[in-house]
Amino acid sequence: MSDAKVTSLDVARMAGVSQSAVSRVFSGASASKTTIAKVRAAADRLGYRPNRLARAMITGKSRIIGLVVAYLDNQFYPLAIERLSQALQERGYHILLIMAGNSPEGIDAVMADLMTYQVDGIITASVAISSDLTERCSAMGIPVVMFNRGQDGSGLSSITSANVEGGRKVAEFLLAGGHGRIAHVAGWQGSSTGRDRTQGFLAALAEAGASPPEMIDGMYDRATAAEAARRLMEGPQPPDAIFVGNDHMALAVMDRLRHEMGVSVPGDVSIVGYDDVPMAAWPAYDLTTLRQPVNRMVEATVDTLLAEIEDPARGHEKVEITGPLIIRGSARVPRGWT
Amino acid sequence: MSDAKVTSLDVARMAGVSQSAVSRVFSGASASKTTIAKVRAAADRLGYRPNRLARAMITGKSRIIGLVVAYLDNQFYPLAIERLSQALQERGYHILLIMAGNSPEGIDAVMADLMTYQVDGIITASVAISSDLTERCSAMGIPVVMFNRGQDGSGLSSITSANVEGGRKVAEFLLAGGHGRIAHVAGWQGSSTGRDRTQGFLAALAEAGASPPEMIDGMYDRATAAEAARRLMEGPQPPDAIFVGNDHMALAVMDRLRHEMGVSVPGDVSIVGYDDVPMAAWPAYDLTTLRQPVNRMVEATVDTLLAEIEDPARGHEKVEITGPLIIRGSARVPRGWT
DNA sequence: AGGATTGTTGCATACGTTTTCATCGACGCT
DNA sequence: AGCGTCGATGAAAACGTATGCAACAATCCT
Repeated sequence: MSDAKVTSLDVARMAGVSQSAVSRVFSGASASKTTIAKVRAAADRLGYRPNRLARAMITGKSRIIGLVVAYLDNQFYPLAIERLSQALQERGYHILLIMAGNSPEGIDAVMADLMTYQVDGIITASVAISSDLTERCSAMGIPVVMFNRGQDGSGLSSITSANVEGGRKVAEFLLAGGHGRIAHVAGWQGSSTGRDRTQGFLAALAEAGASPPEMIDGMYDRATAAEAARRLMEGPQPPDAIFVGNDHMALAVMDRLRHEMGVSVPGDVSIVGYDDVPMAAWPAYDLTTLRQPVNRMVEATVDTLLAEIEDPARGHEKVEITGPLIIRGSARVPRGWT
Repeated sequence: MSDAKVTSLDVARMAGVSQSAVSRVFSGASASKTTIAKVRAAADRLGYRPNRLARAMITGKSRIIGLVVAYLDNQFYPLAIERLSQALQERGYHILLIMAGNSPEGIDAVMADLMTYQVDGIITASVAISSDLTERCSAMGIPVVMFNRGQDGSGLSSITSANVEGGRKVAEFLLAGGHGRIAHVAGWQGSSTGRDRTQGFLAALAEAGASPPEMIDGMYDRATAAEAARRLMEGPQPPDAIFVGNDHMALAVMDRLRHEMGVSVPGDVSIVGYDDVPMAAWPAYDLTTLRQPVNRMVEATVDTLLAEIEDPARGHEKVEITGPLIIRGSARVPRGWT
């Protein structure tokens, strides 16, 4: 019995009530038992569902969240998106997905686009946004929370893992493992995430009196990282351990070492990654890595964003979530390490 | 100079024209050079962008496409989503992403939700939808195109690779390689995609006079597929080749065989997958597989969908795109094979 | 019993845009 | 000069919903 476009007015007519009554029933406002029953019955017969765009117009709340993401080839992001989407759906929100290459101007354009959809909030996954844009968002009262990336001066909320601490843990693990020549294929140093991990890693090495490691920026790119690993291994004094700035690159490094250079992992060199993407647990890699707790990061992201939406006066917050080192087979394990 | 909410009326006032004039400038209708200039100037100063929801209300076109996807752990889908999103963005559309577990009722609920956003069209990636829902969509004039999945009676447009033909090609390749005991870890037989690949595969084997292969449904699930492989190999006459219904499972099979059962690939058994996800090319797997041409499938999907949106009277079409067998190192290569 | 309170309901307005319609001025033609 | 044509313009209606307001009924209290 469902026809093309059925509006609250149609339902009202069939139920013999006013359009306002229909609206009240579906928006949860008060109504008598009998009207509710009549409206529900008519609505079911007609297959009526309220038009969310019209509702958004009047309330000013679209219940749409913009999600801006650069690339999806790093498995960490699909996973995060899946969880984010589910968590938001449970709370009555939905995700408008935007792919933004990595050019800053592209991101600005694309986010301006987003705002014309009257999104209630924006989540950025590993993208940097201009301060100009930040201002426009706060001027329009659109909360932004950055997922897995911080931005220093921005004053925006951000959810990351405890990257500095994570970097330290990796260093301590490798030192305890008796590695003498530790190298580092860093996460992109243009990102807070990459910088922080590197910083913690270097600090812990320095405090232990170890000499500063040889280090190359892997740009979060497989090819760049693999090439970096090759250069490290072909240097005069090849490392016996490499900390790679994320799993996505670490897997590329392992591939290059094992299958193209004949280097044994962990026999000749220990590899430690960062993220603990599902593939890290696959037998072909069995990668020791510092876990970013996706679920908790997603929860924190959703909680923070919705809180800021509900209370615009709320301050911004920077959440850091600690993750454990997941010990597998790609790095020598110190004697007695738990 | 940008304040909270700036509407076309604000721009009109500042430019000294009517609100209709502003609308005409931004919707591309005709206007004199001078008005255009005045409006543009005022709009820039105020930071005005038309409200797409209001526009959608009146035009009936939201320029939003609903994308329904079950899971993202199979790398094929993140990739497809990335491309889909980009292609649609270029055409002025954006994606509302919906995660739908695999329960049919969940999918119906979630798609009904989608429709309240007045989406202009829907793309389903590997999910089946009830005929009830199909009817409601066509009643509301919302085109649906199924990506990487067909549905027999539905009369919906679908874009797939040439799965039957693909299955045949794999069979021919394995036969030419001189494999005598060929087995099959099938894609989920509840999906057209899985069934078609299997059907082509079996048909080619039968035509060549080979005995029907032992076969287990891998359900598109890593654990299930790995277990299936174990059972096949531990049978009385273990296979010397396995065709696995997609790469996602094939990688799991290789892991299980190589690292947990000590079986050599391709020494003891050849493995062929389907999809050619990026990981298939990684040295750790080097998987021979039948490529699904993502880019062309995505192009066909958005072309078909947008065509149906622009011309609702247009019929539905089922597009099949042929992909090549990508020969790598996981399966024995027939002598002289190009 | 009468007034105060509470809960329900319908009317009308608003949200920000597109689009029809009529008006108007300018222009070209005979 | 007068008439028809055409492009530009503003006024106003629509899209489908939420909500303030006033009217009204019912209930409660003293």
